[in-house]
Amino acid sequence: MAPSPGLGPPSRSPRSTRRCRGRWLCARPALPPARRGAMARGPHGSGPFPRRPRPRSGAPRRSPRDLGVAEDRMYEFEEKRLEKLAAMRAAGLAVYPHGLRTTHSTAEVEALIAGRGAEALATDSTEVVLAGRLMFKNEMGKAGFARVQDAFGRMQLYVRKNDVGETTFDDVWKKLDLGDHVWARGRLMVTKTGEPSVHVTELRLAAKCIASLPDKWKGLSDAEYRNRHRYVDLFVNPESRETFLRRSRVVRAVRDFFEARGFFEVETPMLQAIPGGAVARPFVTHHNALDMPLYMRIAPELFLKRLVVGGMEKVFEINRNFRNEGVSTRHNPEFTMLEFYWAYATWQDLMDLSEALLREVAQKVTGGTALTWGEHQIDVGQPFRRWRMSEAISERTGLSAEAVLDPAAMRTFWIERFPKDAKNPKLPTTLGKWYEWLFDEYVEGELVQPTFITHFPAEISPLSRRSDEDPAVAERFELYVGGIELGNGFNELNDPLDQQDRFLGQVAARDGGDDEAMYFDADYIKALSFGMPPTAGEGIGIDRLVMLMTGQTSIRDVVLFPTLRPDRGGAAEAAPPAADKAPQG
RNA sequence: GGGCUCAUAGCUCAAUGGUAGAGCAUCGGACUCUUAAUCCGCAGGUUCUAGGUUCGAGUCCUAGUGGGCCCA
Repeated sequence: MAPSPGLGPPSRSPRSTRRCRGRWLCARPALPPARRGAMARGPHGSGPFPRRPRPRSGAPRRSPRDLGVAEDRMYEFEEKRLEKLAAMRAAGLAVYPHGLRTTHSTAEVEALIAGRGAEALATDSTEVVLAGRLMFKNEMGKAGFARVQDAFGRMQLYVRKNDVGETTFDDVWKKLDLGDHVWARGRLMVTKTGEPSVHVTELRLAAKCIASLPDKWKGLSDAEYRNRHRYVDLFVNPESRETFLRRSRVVRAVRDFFEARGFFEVETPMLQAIPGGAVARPFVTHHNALDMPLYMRIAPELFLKRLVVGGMEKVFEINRNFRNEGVSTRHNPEFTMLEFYWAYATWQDLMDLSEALLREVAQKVTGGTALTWGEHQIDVGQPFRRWRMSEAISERTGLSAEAVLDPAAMRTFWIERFPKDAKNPKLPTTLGKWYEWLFDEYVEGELVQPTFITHFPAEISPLSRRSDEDPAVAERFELYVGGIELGNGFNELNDPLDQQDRFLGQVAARDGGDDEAMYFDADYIKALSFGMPPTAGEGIGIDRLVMLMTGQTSIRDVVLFPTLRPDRGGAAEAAPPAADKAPQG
């Protein structure tokens, strides 16, 4: 289970040399002490910037220009903080020490103090060692207060010259800046106003912060800055931290839900020779050694069904999909998808399971089933409505039950309302496409309370099994909550001959110019030819589920690092060079 | 892809077409229980970029870049 090169933790292998290149621009041009003097002024800015980072050993030095990075676009540190850093080093203070251990988190210290008065604590000799980022500092001559923040909360420190000694007080305490990481040992106390605090006896700088922090009171509100600099957003905005903690709990709850029901968790390829399983445009990449194109997956579906053929009758995957389409408050080009397949179950079972899943996740993550999402109050505790697609369209548009079976009638209806579309060459000609258009326009946004839209046209459901009563209808549903699509499930098409015909229909559509149409996947047909048990499968968008569970209305606020255009025009110049020229380990 | 809108100090924001400012942060000083501590002082700017109009542009016009919202 080796980490994928693109998504795994930072590589320690020599190949990381290569991947560092593009990052010098925006990441960390490490500035060793010996090179402090090697700073120069940029042609434009007033701030210094480091000259080229020195490669570890052996490798030839490269200037930024060798990498296609203009020098004035290298990272610029803040001059004043750098000067301060240099001064501290000159004074012999370790600004990036290591090996500082702690005994308690801020929350644990708070628990030790909770409910106890000053007198009780005065005789308590308990010693705690804690650390955190300095978020507040208040100096009062020969004493002062600080508040440090760790992953679990904040704790106030009380620092007195008498108690920490003159050297520490002058060289450490007085020089601490907001943002620095601080390590402290001390005893428990409460202040006159009752605030739990640690009376510090030993204080050290744990890591220096040489950037200046956002306004300590007004914080960070600029959405772009928050998204581009999530590391700042996370320690400055508690609500952002809470959103991503909840995201973690959502994923855990989903995993627990399926594990408890006997599903296997698996991981299937993200690099695929034939992208399939969804209607979407893929990202294309290239494998050098094999000299072949590869696609970033748009869905794991076809691989998961191969696993069902192989005997994994209950299987699920939570992983990233990539779709080469626009970005919006509901779409990020890479997004996390849950897909699960269940042999000998039906789409009706899936709907029941989905309801149970949403209830359990909401309970575990929010403590209840009532959710606030935007201006909507949503209750996932009630039974979800199950509504035939044709009926939903008929009701919302006013078209008769007969008219929603007639593409010509739907066309007339549409053009009456959107006369400009009369000459639109993309206007649907078939019932299935008309359902998509009418549903998107008149129905989707209205589905605020959880609703299953059922009985999709088979024409727009190329992987779904046809209904036995009406072959034009697929045994398929989509789940809508808050006006957006959350899930999509159906009885899987396991007839290899029918599947082959459907693929051929998609190929024809692709030849006709539909670049979202599916590719023909012969190996998948082969897999089906070995016999796939009757199976129902479903996908649920994890990002959207998290939006629902956190009340966020933009997907960018639930994705740690959402896809954005590069900051400043020149960043594209920092693209890594062709991989085949990079040093190989 | 279209429409609207935003971009000014590290952050949050001001500035009728007429000398670019405030608060917080930073820097120097005072202060041994503060709570957005307080007080005194200093410093901090390619007003997103490139053109244009004007005696004069942060402000008006055009184009571009990036963001946000809405629509397709």
